Amino acid sequence: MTDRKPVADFPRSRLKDDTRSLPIALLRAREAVMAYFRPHHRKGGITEQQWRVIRVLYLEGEMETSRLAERAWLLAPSLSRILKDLEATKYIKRRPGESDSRQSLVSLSPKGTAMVTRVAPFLDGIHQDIARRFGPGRTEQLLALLDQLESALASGPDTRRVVQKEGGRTRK
Amino acid sequence: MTDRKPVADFPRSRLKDDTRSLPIALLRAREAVMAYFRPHHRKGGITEQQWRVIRVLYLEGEMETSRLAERAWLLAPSLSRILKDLEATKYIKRRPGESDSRQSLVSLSPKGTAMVTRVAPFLDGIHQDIARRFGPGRTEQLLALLDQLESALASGPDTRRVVQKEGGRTRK
DNA sequence: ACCATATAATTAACATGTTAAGTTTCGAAG
DNA sequence: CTTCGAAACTTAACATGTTAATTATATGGT
Repeated sequence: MTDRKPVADFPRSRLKDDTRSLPIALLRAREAVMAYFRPHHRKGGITEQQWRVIRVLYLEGEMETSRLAERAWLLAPSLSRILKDLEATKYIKRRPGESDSRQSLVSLSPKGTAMVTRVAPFLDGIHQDIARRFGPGRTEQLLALLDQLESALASGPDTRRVVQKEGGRTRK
Repeated sequence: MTDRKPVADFPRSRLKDDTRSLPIALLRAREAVMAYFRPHHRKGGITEQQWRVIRVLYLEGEMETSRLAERAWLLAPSLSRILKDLEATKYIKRRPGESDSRQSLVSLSPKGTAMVTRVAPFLDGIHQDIARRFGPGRTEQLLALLDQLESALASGPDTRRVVQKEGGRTRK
């Protein structure tokens, strides 16, 4: 791979184009999808990431910061800033951990719960709209492939990121 | 939506879980993929976005900023900052437009070209590694679905983002 | 030529991504 | 009880995402 053919025109042809590069293809696809959701998030006065946090708290109830970061797919520093804002706007409540005062337990406030029940139907509608445009079958197929891709790469070169630790968990 | 059934437990069951929400599924998949590429970008001393810019210039040669933003899937403000840095580090060159002095024409410097030919083989190897783990067939299938998804959503609610204008284009 | 409008690019302002460093608290070893 | 390393967060610092506002230049119409 250090010496190929002629010269001057190196691997140029081996560089993946936009439809064959996974990073770019996934970026484009997510961008296309988010174009549908973003306006509605803004209408609710929150960001996409703030919604991810609120959504997890609604689904699973009070939990500590580290677990919340995993569930919302956010890095700890980002979550730290987001929680500060969400607390200031009264969407969440915090209290110190009971057995471990290092951690802080986060939960949804009534205002936060109300926001979910108000916004969720719209988001569900958007998802249905997307599934209708793309086709329900292909949507399911895509979701399955994405899940399988993540599983296939899980044992990769550097698993320790959003999911910091975990030895051999079982989904929960 | 103001009065539903029982109470207290609203659409909770209708909120998509992590494997059925397209935004989250795409986020997770991209995160899993980028975990493989990120270390190599850092090794080259550039960011993922800077690589996207350099890659496009290598593939397509000199072009104006607005076109480069489309090609690299970056928003104009991000690209503006990135170009300032890449120019400072001598990876690119800039000159004013010939017929339109508002625009600035960007091209790869010899140092930038050298960087591509040095890094590209590694990135190609990573892509092959991923395809091997996930399976070549499923990889192709996934890439096809992602491309189809973007097409299906293209006529959506707000096409005017990265691709600012364009009325009825034909790919180019 | 003059002007209103549109366009190319940048700048501004704020939120998040990302890595590293710093703080406080636990827990185990001695 | 003291010390030391790990853990849970938080801060710091810099790059990018995101929307809005600015600046400079083009263009079409009068």
